[in-house]
Amino acid sequence: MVRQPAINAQNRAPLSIERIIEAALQIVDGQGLGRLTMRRLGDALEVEAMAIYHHLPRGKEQLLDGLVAHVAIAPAETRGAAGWREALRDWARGYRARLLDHAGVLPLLVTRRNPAALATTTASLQEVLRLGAIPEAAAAVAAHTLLGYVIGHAALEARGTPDGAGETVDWDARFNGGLDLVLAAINP
Amino acid sequence: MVRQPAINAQNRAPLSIERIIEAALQIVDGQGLGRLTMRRLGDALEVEAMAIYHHLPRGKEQLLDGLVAHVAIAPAETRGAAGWREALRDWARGYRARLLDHAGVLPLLVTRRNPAALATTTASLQEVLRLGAIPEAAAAVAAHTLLGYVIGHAALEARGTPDGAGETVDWDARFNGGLDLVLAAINP
DNA sequence: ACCTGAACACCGTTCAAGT
DNA sequence: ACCTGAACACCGTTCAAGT
Repeated sequence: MVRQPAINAQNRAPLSIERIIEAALQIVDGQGLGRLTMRRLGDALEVEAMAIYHHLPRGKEQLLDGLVAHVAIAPAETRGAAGWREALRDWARGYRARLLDHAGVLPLLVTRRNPAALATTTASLQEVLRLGAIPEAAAAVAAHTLLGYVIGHAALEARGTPDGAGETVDWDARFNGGLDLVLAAINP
Repeated sequence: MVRQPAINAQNRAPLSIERIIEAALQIVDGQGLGRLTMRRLGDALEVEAMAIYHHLPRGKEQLLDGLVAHVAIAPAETRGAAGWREALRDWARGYRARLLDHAGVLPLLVTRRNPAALATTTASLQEVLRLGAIPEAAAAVAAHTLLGYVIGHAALEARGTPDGAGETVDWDARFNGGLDLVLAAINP
């Protein structure tokens, strides 16, 4: 009979990058970015803080990069010019939802951390637009416009920036309204 | 003969909120947000760090609020429907320039800090649009769309997010291109 | 009123040591 | 290989004390 992988002496699963990122995200979502410390993260994982460095040699920097990569999602590919506008609309809504679910990560996305995550997203957006028969140069502008709008609007929402009049805002409607404006402005 | 206000014993100007914010901004611009500490700020002002608390009782929180307020600017008012599009274009370019000049403050703008600063901006944008004969509801959407775009795009630029192809990007042209898209989509 | 000095409860990270 | 413990050089902030 084969030996079980065996819960170890302390009766807990071994550490892994996935478990670390997951626990970190839970702290950020629940308590805010400011309360994410290596010591607290260690506590959550029932481990000394220094054990984390064995899995993330670049330390907290690498941890934060991992959080950013975790929220980034790329648009689904579309065949040809048919439904590119709908595809981008779906992607934008999904990306916004993810950003708002993990609003604590937003400031990291805006900081210099992990440029690769956003570069991949931009490239995917551009590809969808190119397949949708948007000329190269226009596609580049449109990709950055759309990504900029989604990130910027999510930031405004996360802050709960009120209206001038002080009335409550229907953020869903406002986001979708702006999204329509931006998408309508993109034309082959 | 009247006594001079008199450089004091240590031969330095007295502390003031303005001087503190100014020195803080210089540290952020020159060395990054991460290196702005109360102790370093004290050094720059040739004062013990604890002296700062006498002028900013809420401490570092208040200091960061001050930095955000310092970069925020509102659009100039326009009389009637005549040149609202140009007014908004000018404002957007100016706001972007200011954000890029103080890119280190951008993550603070995106965090929950100092909601008042952005609320004022949104209200001003909405006012310009209303005077430009844009109906109330459409003006609200357009204001957030425009502000979201400017902040989001500035964030992308500050990170230097490259294109998919890895080529270099003409950020000025890209920003202005996207701005034209957004402004063209706003109609009475 | 304005600033200082010492102290407190934290940080991230290194490094030698344990198993 | 994986984790621990002690240590180092920092943080923000409080509080009593100086002038």
